Amino acid sequence: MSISKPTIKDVAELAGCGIATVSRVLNNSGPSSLASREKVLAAAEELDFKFNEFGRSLKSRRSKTIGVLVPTLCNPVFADAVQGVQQAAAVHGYDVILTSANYDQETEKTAMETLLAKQVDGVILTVSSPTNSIALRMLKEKHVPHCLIFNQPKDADVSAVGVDNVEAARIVGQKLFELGHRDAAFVAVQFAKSDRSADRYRGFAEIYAKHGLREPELLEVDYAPGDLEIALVNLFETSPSTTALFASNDMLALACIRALRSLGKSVPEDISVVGFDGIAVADLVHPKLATIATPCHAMGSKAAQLLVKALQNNEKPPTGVISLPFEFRCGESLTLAAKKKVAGRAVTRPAAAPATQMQPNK
Amino acid sequence: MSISKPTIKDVAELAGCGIATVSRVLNNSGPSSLASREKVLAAAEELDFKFNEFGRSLKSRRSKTIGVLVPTLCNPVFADAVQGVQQAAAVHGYDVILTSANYDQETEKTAMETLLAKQVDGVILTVSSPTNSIALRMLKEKHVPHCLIFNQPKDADVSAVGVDNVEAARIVGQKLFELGHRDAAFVAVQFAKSDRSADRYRGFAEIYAKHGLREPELLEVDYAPGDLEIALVNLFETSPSTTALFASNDMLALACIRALRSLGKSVPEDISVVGFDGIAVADLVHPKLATIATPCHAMGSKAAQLLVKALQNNEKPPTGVISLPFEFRCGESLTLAAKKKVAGRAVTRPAAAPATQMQPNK
DNA sequence: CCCCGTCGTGGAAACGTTTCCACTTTCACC
DNA sequence: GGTGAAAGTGGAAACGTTTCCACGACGGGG
Repeated sequence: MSISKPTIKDVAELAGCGIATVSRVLNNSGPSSLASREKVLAAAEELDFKFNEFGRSLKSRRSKTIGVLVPTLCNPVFADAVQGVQQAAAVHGYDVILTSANYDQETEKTAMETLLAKQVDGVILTVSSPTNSIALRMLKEKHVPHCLIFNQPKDADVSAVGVDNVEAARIVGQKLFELGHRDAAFVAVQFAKSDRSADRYRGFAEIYAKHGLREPELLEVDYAPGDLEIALVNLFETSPSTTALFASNDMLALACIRALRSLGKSVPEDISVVGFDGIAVADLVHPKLATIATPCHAMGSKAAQLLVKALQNNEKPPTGVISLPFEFRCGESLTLAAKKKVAGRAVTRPAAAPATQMQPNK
Repeated sequence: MSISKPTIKDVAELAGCGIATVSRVLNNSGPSSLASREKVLAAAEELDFKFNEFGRSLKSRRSKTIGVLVPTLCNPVFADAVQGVQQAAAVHGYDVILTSANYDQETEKTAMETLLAKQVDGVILTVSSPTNSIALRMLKEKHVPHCLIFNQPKDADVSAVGVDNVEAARIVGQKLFELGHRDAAFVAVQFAKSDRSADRYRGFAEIYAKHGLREPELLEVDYAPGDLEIALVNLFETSPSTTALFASNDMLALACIRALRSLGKSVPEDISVVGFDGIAVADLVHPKLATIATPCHAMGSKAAQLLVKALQNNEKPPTGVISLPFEFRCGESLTLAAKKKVAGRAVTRPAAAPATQMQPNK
């Protein structure tokens, strides 16, 4: 319990050799005799020697740390992904510095400045809009290796891991179509601030267009309490034939179900609701939420693996978007479109496909 | 866009002065004339100079980084707290290195080793069991300032921020008692691995003992699918008069509601269910979950503030447990105990107290 | 007019590491 | 028994910063 920690010098002294030898032995980074090897290891053990990472990083110019920037940890989707990054990084001896930007461009910028000041070796991030993100531009300018998650950037010169939001939304659209939903609406929060929402709406609308149907209504709502109810009332006034809602994420989908109930409509008897993300709680509620289950955790760990491998080879992660498999999970909140409103009861209820398991991360 | 970043030396050269002067000016850490002050600032601006944190930390022996260790980010409770830590830390110029231990003692240890190797200035953590946590002991031995969150350690020589789990559970117990629930059970996952669960059971049982009632049944369940159903079936066989369940956290409470439904019992008509934590989704589901709303975010930021202040004064955070206010949120999942089972329908339904708002973090 | 604070300044040492380089030592081989 | 290569070694420089200290200039009071 010395007042200050032992340094490589102390080890050298105790082992009776030079510090260079100690460094070589402890790092396996050069020739060393069996004799000195043993002495050094014994000395290090006895002193409980640990490298000082500052000295190390200062000399080697790498921090063994990767920065993470996400909009928020309150959305379980990002929390899962961060956990994935952290675990995958730990396996390779990398640490994670965490920042969050709360969907705010300015905060994104200052957070990135912090990360860069800490000399992170690379960054994994989700931004509001890849095309005009300041944070992303900073990374490019400073030539810091990075990998996007969740975002699916349009320009192909950046590395990214995500799911194909457009395709996923197409599948939702197709399912709804097959179940007879001819009039559907898309509900989103902060539509303007999320490229994912936009992609999802696009894929969804595409299917409806393909079948010659009217473009789904777009409901952009606020977090303000009551806002959702008002939007839904408006919707049912302008489009009373609406039989399905597609929400841009699961939390919002749950909020929709609650709002519908307060308007005297029940799910799925009167209206079907589909979410997006596949958060854990979606399977616990009643009715079970129909949703697109995305591999958030795997997204994080995959991105971390890509980044770490690139760092070890002293290069950039491979450019281009990697799309991970997702899965349509048919919950109880989705059913056949009610043909006609018969006394507020559902007409038929198809045998719901059993909720399939997510495939394990690999 | 030079190949390597400008150093303090480059700034000194451009400004025509020594590096000591540059350091003094940029850190406001010593006398300097107006003239040199201006020249240095101009030079730093022109070169877009940023301090190298490694050199800085190596010399000053502080990293301006705090380590965080939590069981998992998948539980929104911890995600919120981590977010709180991160935001509060950022305000004071501190960064956060994140690790998670997955409720595993061994992982806890290695995670702590990583944090210590990175020379974090302090640590904020939640451990499985404060009394025999290796990680916690390491912190004490190495004299690294730290602050627990969520945990409520029995020994008073450690700093901690949390809620009074025992008292909160007493309140739940009292509410249940007042609503006529004479036979209740406590449901927990990994009871042995969480001191919080134990505290909650203790407070709950205490109230029942006080009223001369039988000690609530303790159901310890697994995450394995189906396990909860089996446990509940057993419960209703041994204690058919059970009218209420108190779950050790909200996710589990939701799982209970679902399991009960699959057993043909409805909530709250047949059985009342109360959770713990107050996660956001608890308010969205039907029935709204009765729960203890805890200020997770505030817990994180409060701990961060304590720790940062202590670090700045070069001392340890104040020992003792700080208990933050919590709140009983009376959701729809809790109602009067059914007097007798009359045709599977509830007897009465009291006007549910409106779900009160959480007071904002302060 | 000299002395002595005060102020601003820059050289240099230190923080703990990696790594280059030059120096032994060893040993196989002719 | 010389020669050469190969293997092991430690001194020392460098990484970028903070900070101690010594030095010169400058001014006010005796």
